[in-house]
Amino acid sequence: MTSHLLKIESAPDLVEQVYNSLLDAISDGSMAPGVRVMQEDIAEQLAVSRQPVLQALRLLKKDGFVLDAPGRGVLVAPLDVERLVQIYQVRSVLDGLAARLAARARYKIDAQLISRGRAAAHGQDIKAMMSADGAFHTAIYVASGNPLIAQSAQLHWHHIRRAMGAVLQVSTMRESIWDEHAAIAKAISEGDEDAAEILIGKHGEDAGRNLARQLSNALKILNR
Amino acid sequence: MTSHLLKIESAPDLVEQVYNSLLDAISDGSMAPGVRVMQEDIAEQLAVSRQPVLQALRLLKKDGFVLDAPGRGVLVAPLDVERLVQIYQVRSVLDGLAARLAARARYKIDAQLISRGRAAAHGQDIKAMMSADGAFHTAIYVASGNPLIAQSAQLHWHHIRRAMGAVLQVSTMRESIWDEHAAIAKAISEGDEDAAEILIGKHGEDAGRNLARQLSNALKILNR
DNA sequence: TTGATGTATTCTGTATACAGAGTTTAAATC
DNA sequence: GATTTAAACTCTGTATACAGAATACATCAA
Repeated sequence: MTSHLLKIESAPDLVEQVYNSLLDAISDGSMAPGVRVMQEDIAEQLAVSRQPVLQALRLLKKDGFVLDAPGRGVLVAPLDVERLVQIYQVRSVLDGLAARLAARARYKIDAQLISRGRAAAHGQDIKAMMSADGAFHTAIYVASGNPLIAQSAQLHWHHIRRAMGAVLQVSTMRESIWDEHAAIAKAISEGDEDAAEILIGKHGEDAGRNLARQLSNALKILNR
Repeated sequence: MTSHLLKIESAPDLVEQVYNSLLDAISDGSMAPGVRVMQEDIAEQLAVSRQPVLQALRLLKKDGFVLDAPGRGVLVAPLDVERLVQIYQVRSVLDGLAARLAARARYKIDAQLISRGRAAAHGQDIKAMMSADGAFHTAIYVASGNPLIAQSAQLHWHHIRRAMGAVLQVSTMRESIWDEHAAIAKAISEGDEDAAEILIGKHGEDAGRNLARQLSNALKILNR
């Protein structure tokens, strides 16, 4: 009688939906940095009351996606090169930890992840490139067995996505990153913890430096 | 006519107060792991409405201090050795990053921090020991110039405090840690990034291993 | 015209009210 | 007595209502 039914996933409540909706809008730039966010506007657009919006905004504030503007509610956090650098610093060491733990488990990363990534890098679809990149890194987080890493990385990802959107052309998505990815995957599968950590650390630092430089330029042009 | 008035600090709203209040109670063990948390109870005890409580609980959920108990609200997160290990893993690499950045700036850690720490370690006042330890590490976070590190560390600290409270005797607070602290401070002041990172990494891993072992024992006894 | 002061508006944060989902208790049937 | 069914209760999440604070606007004086 016991047929294997999939556990029904707890219905996402309104706060969560509003949170995700706002996070997406902020990440993809459709809610521009610096603009004021008014609860009533959001509530009306999403056809909910102000209550879930208020709560979602508080969560976003904790994540650094919106900022307190005392006396006038909150704003979408302005793009900030310094902050982006800080995010990449943290992301790099967490990636390093994840790679080390994955290497300890001699995790075999699905080769398709890399071949698909190379294919995407050849194309023109930026979203596909970012998605492939994300899939590779996420695989390592999962392999690390430490969910705290993935949780932080998830947030970093959105911050980074926002910066990438602002610079438009994304040289971070150059094809060579998939050679680096392949090298990292190899080190992990061979259980070479030190190599895995060092390789992915450099990989992240390079990407961070590049993006920070591009964002810095983009902001200079905007403020001219 | 302009007498120097201190800028009035933005009034902490009720959500924040409830959050801090609950976080303290959970961290110091007065809200025991596993017990169910009811909004109305909390609201009544703190003499506020359910609204700020609801929001504070959501923030605590995000931090992992309370867990969803579908159908019956939330529980205080049970103590979990595996999770503690994960926290220490993340904490260690973040400490490493902070130490490296501090070393890069050749930051001179106040020598009093260490002498006061040694004094506390000689005494019997556990709170003073933890406070001195916290002050030392916080100094490094601040010196790193990366506020994201301090932010994460702040949360880790509460999780760790909870575990320490559960094991009662805290051998982590052994006097030798201040020798390690002194060595770390020296490496930082000399700008030796590698040494600083490695020393503080080991320092954290040792502490984590110890605490995890003690917690594991404590839980075994409890569940007997 | 410029500056200051008072008023109106707007927006937030908190409290209360309401509706739905789940759990426990009680009753009824086998 | 055990098991199923139904009803009452409990607790959460959302909506509405209310009060306070800050800003913007308008009015008035110099």
